[in-house]
Amino acid sequence: MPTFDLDDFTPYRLALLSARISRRFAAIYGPKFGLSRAEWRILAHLSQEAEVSIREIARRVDMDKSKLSRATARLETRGLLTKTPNPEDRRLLQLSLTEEGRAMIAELAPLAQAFEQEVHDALGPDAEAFDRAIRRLSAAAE
Amino acid sequence: MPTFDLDDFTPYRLALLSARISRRFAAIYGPKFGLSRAEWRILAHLSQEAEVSIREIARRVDMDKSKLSRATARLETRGLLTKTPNPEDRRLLQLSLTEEGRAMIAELAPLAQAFEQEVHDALGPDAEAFDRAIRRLSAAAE
DNA sequence: TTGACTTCATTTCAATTGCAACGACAACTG
DNA sequence: CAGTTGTCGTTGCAATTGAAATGAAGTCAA
Repeated sequence: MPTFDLDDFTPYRLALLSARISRRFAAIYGPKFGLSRAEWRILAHLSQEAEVSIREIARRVDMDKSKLSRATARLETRGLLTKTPNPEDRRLLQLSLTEEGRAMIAELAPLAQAFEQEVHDALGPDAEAFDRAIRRLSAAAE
Repeated sequence: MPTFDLDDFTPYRLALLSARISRRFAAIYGPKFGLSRAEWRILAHLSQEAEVSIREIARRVDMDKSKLSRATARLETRGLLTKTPNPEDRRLLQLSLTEEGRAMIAELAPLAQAFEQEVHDALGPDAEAFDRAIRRLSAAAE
């Protein structure tokens, strides 16, 4: 019988690592701001590019559009973003952060950067290679 | 306002990458063997260590025990594993693969190894550093 | 031995999820 | 133009999920 060690299996190791890291970071913004992972991602995404449609976020973030639809609805009722129909294509929605949303991101960004720094430090000398590796794999996984 | 690029945020990049890779591999074993991700993991885990309890798998694989309970129930009804109460501590269940389960793993193992090889090749010269990096981060994330 | 705790697996229940349908709109095609 | 096809966001629905409750079993101290 062919032996097979799950602990040496990259997809598995990656899944474990990713789950742990995301959970750790979620422990920072979750209780403090009452955001789910999806909501945090949407806000973060909107902080870079204003006027994004749900479809665009769905593509980039690889989340189901129904999940996005519900998450953005919550964020809208909380007053963190607005949805306005795109005048050029009325099927599309333009999402933008409200003042309040921007304020929240302004608070979140330093936390994220500090966390990123921690990760970077933990990586030590392998940081660069790790970065390249993620890039390579992402590209290979198309 | 502090700029923050989600694409440079390691937790996010890792989550995307992990999801994609796992999905790719699931596309191999999923349709062919009718296994969910959790089920595949349980089988793989059992292939290395016979006689494992649900609690042990839960600890290692960092899956909720209720999820495990249901997944193992499915695998049991499919005849891929058996649950027998541990005679020394009757709260514990000993999970073991049936012949059929072992046969399935024997088919799956080469697929997993081929997939791992693909990943390894995609990593090229950064493979070693990547391995170290995962180890470092996993350790740091406690 | 009894009683108070703890641990393990299952189950219950509410919430989240993904898929498929839907309605509104846009873009072709003849 | 009318008809077909395709896209976008939302919603209905069934399945999955995680958290807490449950029941069975073990542990420990009085």
